[in-house]
Amino acid sequence: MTKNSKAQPRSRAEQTEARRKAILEAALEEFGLKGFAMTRMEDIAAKAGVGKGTVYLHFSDKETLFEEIIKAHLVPVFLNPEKAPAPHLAPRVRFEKIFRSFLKSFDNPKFIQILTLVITEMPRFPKLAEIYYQLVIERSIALIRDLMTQEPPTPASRAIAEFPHLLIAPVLTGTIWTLLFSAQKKLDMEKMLTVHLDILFPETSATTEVQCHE
Amino acid sequence: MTKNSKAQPRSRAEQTEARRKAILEAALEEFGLKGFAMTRMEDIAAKAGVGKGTVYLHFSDKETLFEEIIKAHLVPVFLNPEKAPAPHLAPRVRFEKIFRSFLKSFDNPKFIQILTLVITEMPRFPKLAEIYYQLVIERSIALIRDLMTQEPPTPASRAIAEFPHLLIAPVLTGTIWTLLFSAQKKLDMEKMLTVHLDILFPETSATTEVQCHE
Amino acid sequence: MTKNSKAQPRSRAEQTEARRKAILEAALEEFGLKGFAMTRMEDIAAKAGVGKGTVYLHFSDKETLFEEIIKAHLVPVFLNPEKAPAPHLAPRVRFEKIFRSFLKSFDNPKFIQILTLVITEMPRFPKLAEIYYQLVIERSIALIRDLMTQEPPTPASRAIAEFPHLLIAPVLTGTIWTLLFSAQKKLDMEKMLTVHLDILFPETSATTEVQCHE
Amino acid sequence: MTKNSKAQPRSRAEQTEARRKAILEAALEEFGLKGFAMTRMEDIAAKAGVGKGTVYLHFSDKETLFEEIIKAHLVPVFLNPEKAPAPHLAPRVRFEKIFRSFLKSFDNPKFIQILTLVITEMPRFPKLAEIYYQLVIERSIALIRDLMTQEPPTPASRAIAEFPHLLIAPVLTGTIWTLLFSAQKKLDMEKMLTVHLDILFPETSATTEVQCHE
DNA sequence: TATGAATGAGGTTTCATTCAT
DNA sequence: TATGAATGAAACCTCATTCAT
Repeated sequence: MTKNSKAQPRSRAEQTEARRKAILEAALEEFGLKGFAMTRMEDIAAKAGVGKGTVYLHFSDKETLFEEIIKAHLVPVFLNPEKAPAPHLAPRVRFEKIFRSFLKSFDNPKFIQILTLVITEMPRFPKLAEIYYQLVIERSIALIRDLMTQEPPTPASRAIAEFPHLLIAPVLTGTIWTLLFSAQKKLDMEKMLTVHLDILFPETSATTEVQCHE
Repeated sequence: MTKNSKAQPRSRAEQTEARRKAILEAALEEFGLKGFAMTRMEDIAAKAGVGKGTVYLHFSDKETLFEEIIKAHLVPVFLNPEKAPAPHLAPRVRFEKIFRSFLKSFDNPKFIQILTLVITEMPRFPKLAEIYYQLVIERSIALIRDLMTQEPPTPASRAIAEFPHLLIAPVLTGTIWTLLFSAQKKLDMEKMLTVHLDILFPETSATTEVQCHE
Repeated sequence: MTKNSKAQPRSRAEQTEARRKAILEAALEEFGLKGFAMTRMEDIAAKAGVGKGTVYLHFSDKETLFEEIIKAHLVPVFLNPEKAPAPHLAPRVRFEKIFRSFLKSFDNPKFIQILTLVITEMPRFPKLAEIYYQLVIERSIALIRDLMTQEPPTPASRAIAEFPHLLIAPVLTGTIWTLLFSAQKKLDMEKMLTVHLDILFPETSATTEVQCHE
Repeated sequence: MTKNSKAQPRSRAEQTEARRKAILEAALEEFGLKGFAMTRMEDIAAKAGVGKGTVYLHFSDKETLFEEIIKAHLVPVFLNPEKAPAPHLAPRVRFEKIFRSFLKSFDNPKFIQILTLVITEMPRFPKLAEIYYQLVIERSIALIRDLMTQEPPTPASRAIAEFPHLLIAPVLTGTIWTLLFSAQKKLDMEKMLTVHLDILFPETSATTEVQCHE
């Protein structure tokens, strides 16, 4: 019988690495819950199950820890490869798949936490805005433009190629709604996004893919 | 001879009221700049030109002051009456006017400040979300629904009546973009919104109203 | 009957000033006792009878407080005007008076404290060395040189004019001895200084002034 | 093939002893540089090229390490046998040799370090004062008294026999001066000590031995 | 009513020391 | 024996809030 209940990390180096991970995890939860300024380093340490000083063995200070979290989670959360669907499909179908995959992420608490952080702390951390822009925004825009220019030009496809924001806008709006107002009124994001795509791509029917419901 | 150089409020009551206003004003700037947690009461007092204790004569504590600011600014900023255009116009034109008026608000620093506050602090202040929802969101949604149901049903009008978010989404997206990424890349919100309306209302031409450029 | 036992400071400003003095006093004692690094700001506050934060109202940080103490005490302790004796006396007599007056200072605990501080902390505070040099050393040397060059040149007077250190050396040695080894062996500094002056000014007799023993 | 490049100490005991020496050496440098309180055990370990825990294998705690350093260096630095000159020489010449040898020590950084430590930390470490007194002071005084009482009694020799401090005072003064004010003004200690001895021993000429300049 | 000096709880960070490897 | 990751007591400093004037 081993001492540790989960996946016994025997070696010293592995234990240390596990602790580092635990701190990042705990810090994400705490920061996501209370924001940067209101989070206490001691609470992070406690939640990670380590001593107060241990946090400083891995991260030189609070701000560094914060940045590391963002860096560690930004790409995995927003741009994981499974979101890129097979290239032979029609754009509408591909976007639908991407959106659905995005919506599924909402079941992942970490996703909500990192999203909240990014939105609420960005104005006070210009560095964070810079990182986020380069890692997520720029790539997403490039991806959308790339997809749209491969298509026969319709009014909508030309509009989206110029302003990819228009494609994403309802996703962002729904996200923020969910973040802020889920207590007031739920929003059926899946339905909304279908309607949204119906407007942008009137020639196709959303029902084609509806059966793959979950 | 009066003490104050501008608009001398002689009576005691007027002076007190003026001080209260000054504190709210100063607090908005400071909160908008640094966020709730990082703003110091002393800085607010200094910027308002009053003593540290005076703030507590008007607001029982920091959190109360914060809520008062939001309440004081939310309606004037988001729902000022001039934004409601003449009812005889076509919906597309009316939305265009509302959007344009909204865009003009970006020149007002107070607008940016209150917007930043609402977005960044809402997740930590559920009460704030509640207030904001009732004062701004609910009304806006009701207004849009009302406008759309008066119209002959097109696919787009039906979609918007169901999900008014779809109409507003690009405005929100553009707003957040401007708030976060104006340092990275400017966004031509006016053009984007025109394109957006062109998609939703394909039968009308944006050019109709373009000359009222401003 | 008043509340405060000593000199009741009624006005607000006076109270504040009194508190500042109390902090300086307490800090001198604590620093003198334990040295800069080992002294806790909280202990200073407690000894001064004020809250922890009050210290920071008067001195921006620990180092500033330390420097202020040195500046506040250096001149009063080392160069008070009563030490400058009547100019009509012979140099030997004048030095004897100066030395005696210096020795009397040892009864003043503040003198011991500031002396200890200056000696022990100077190597870690070059700024302190600079201040001390300008305020105390330079003036003392200039004074001695001035006195000696007014005299008929003897071998000793010429030597002292060139190296005023030679006149002061036994004082410093005795001071350090007292500071460090008073627990091991007392030193009769008064007698030692008399012998010292007898060597430097062999033509005069020490007995002249011995009766004014205290 | 040995692990260490210099003076390969093969045996386990030798290695351990070498490590102990390295720690003492490193600790002296660090303590001398920053003082007891501001020196970090980790820096000592790093400078000694050993792990943080290794220090504690040799010295039970920081204070013990500090005392060991003093004990280890005090006698070698202040009372090395080469300073005791041939007994057939005149006292003035012997003192001059001793002084000169002492002055040469200033080229040795270790000497400066231990000196700084002794002066600055003694008031906080009574134990240190005790050790220093017994190992250095008492012996020095006994030596001087011994030398002087072997001489024909002159006024100066009698004075020095009673107060050996008078002989040493300029050396101490010059030492402290060099330690504290070398940045402000250099002091020609060699010349000063010659002048000093000229005063104490007027019958002899300093020039007798000047040729053995270096 | 208005002030700002005073307070002390609470936050971040450091570092001597321990102990499993 | 040697290591350095881990710990937590303790230090400095901030700032929301109070209260005497």
